[in-house]
Amino acid sequence: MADNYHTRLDAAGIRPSVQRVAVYSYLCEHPVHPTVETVYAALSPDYPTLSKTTIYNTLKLFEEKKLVQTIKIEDDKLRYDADTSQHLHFKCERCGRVFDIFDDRNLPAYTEKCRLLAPAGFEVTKIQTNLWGICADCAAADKTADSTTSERKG
Amino acid sequence: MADNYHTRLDAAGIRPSVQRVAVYSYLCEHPVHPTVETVYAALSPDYPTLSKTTIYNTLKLFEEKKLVQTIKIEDDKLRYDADTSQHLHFKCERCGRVFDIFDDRNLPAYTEKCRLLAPAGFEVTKIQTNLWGICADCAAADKTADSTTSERKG
DNA sequence: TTGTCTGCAAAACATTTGCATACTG
DNA sequence: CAGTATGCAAATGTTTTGCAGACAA
Repeated sequence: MADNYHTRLDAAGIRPSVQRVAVYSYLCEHPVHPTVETVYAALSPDYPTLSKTTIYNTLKLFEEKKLVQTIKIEDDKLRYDADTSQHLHFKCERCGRVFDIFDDRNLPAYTEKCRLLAPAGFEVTKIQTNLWGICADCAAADKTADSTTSERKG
Repeated sequence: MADNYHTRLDAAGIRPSVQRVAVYSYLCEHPVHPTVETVYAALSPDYPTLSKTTIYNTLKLFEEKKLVQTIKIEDDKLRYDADTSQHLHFKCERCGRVFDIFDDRNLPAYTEKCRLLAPAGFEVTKIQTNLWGICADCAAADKTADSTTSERKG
């Protein structure tokens, strides 16, 4: 398991230091699209000397080596995803969580559609689709609140 | 012309101050997805007392009132677009320009596809698709360079 | 005149950089 | 040993906030 991460870093041409394996394994085992801050907060207790700079260095390196992708779904900070396969992201504007959207039946058609939309002569190397709205949990909570109180959403 | 912007702000419930009309008209007449910095640099000579804070205030207000959209295609800063109709954006990683992608034939199908991908119970309020790569101009420049010199792209 | 808008200055964050120390092959 | 990685501190860049003066209905 742990050695698997080690091996994947090696295969990507990344020297698997303790810190790098820690960051990569965290990303793989916590597919919640964490920010630098989140990764740091999670690993810091186990690695007291770990610095935020190293998280930045490491994640930037991972992205260059195509081991992770950055998700540009917030106004300010970046999020990171160790799953580099084609999928969409949905950010709930109520609870702030970012969800993955996989759909094996529709995704190939969707991706093809996107590529077709690029003008002639343009070379597309990366596509990212983000959705915003209210997730199922928050929508359900809204409905409950509506029926028990006279509150209304703005 | 100028009065038209004034009217559109009014219609959106935004008091059309000199600064706001200036920012909105700049955005409409320069559909290059400018950053705050770009808008400020462009308007500053004509409005010497204009402050960056006002640009921030104004653009945030415009977004809240759905008069403009923010484009999250850079790692750090936001870009703004006065065209809120459904279209894609393409960022050239060579020259840094952000292009619009309109395609009346494919766009409705693409949008519908995106909405279908959202899980049941999720309310989608906004969709944004970004593409990265090399634009036609830069790709052509690369080709020219390749044939006249022995240079190779990394 | 009352509430809103503007803009300066300072603060708040996220991210990057410089550099000395600590690893590691 | 030599080259790379780490991490502290400082710098940078973007965006936000506090607040006083200016403006407009």
